[in-house]
Amino acid sequence: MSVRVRLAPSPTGNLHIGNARTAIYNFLFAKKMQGSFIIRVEDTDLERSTKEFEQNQMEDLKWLGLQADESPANPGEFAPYRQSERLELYKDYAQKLLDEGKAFYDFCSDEELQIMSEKAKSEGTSPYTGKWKKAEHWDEAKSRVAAGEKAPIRFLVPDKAYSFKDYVRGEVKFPAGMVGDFVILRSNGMPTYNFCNVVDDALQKMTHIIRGEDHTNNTLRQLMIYEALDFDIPEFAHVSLLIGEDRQKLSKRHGVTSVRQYREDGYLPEALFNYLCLLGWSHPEEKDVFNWQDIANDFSLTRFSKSHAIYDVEKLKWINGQHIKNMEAEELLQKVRPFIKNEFFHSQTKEWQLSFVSLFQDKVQLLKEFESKINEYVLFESLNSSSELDEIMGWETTPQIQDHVKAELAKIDTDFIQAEDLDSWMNYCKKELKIKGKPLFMGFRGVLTGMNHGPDLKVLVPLTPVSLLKKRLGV
RNA sequence: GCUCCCAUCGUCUAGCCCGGUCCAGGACAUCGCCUUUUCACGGCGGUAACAGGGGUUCGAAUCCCCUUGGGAGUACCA
Repeated sequence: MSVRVRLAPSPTGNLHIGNARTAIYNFLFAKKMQGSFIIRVEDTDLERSTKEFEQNQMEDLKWLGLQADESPANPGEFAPYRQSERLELYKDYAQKLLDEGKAFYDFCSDEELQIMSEKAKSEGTSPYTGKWKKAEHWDEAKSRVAAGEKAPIRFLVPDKAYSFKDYVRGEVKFPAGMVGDFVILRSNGMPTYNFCNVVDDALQKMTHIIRGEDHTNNTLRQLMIYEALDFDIPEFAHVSLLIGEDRQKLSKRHGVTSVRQYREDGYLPEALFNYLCLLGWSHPEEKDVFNWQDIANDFSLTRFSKSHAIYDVEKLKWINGQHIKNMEAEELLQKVRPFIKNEFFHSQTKEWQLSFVSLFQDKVQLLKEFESKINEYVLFESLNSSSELDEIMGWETTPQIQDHVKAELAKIDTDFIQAEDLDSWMNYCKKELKIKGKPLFMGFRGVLTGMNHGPDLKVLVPLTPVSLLKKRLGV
């Protein structure tokens, strides 16, 4: 039987990095096992779900490289892949449970429910103790429903202990009597998570459920449903959660938590993928910079960390920098272009752009940093006086360099100089003016850029328009 | 409260299942040095952890128990 795993996102917000991480694990496991990765949209919460969020999440998933084998946009054998389009199915199964005496209509009022729940908490009794769970009231309930009254359907929880084997936790046991009869079909006809999730996973033949640890307790309820409906129980892997620096659940105040934001901030999808993958899972050889193709074969459900991981952007940035550094200049340029607004940059030749991008390729961690480098190192027309510049200008050799550069610059009538031009100017200063070493190099840097640091002059200066060089030197 | 889960450097983690090879290894961050006549990249090195207490054992980060701390769930949300 081939492996089938799924991501079941709720379109109630943008794709969260925590969900992206479980998506990554599912995806990787599918690749490793040569199985299928499925996306099923769980939009049964009418209040909060929107098409726009669904669209956004699908785009972000795609951006991350998590191509689904089956999804709403690419339906397979078990369509539809959106729960709001599968409502009849849930009704049928709820009816089946009703018919078999495994579920019942509940007519308790909110007040009654409230009292029960408080009593349950203080006295440790079963959470639902309403009279409707008793078979003697079922006929009455059915006729009220037949007469048009609305009521939720609750699952009649068996009084027994459950347990399951989890890939990351080992054997997990739940004692009897800990959950009350929970709602499976709301009075508005919509199914609840624990119910439709099981129905779909079973009908869509999922073999492994890889999800967040926040679902471990739900597994108890789901196990009951699997059993009641006589479905095959899949294998489970409950992955630890991501938390913030203050060890609280990751939320907005911990900074950026949506994939979309990282995308807009100039992170590479493969870097986010790489980092998220490493939060809670480790490569057998402890590799830490990779693309999914590199490690899919090494992926397994047995190398998950059991404890929570604190999300730390510093390492993400470093990994992003590594991926930028390892990229072909051509490809990098394609990725960088959308992050640059500067018109000057876009009006340059491709050679110029390639040269510029390569010059900063190993100095940058985020795509958007390239933009600021243009103004910082290329597009300025006057040399700001600073202590660093003053020091260089104070050397007795510097004015000589300055005079020579001015004279040479005056002869140039092209838009840019060539690296060879700079070479010959330097050679002149070296041979004729006997300037060498630090005064030579730093002198040129100071005179041409006004700085005592920066990228390789022989690339930088040819990238700078001659008109600007002239203005800086007052030619 | 009740149920489930977790606990190695500041952070991500290896090691734990199958005790000795671990006075605990790697990575990020940090500090220092080298390299680059600058900056960055890179290289080398330093600081830095087995939550606490009991067992078991010749021997425990590894096995057992307790304590403490943390997380999750406890909805007609998912």
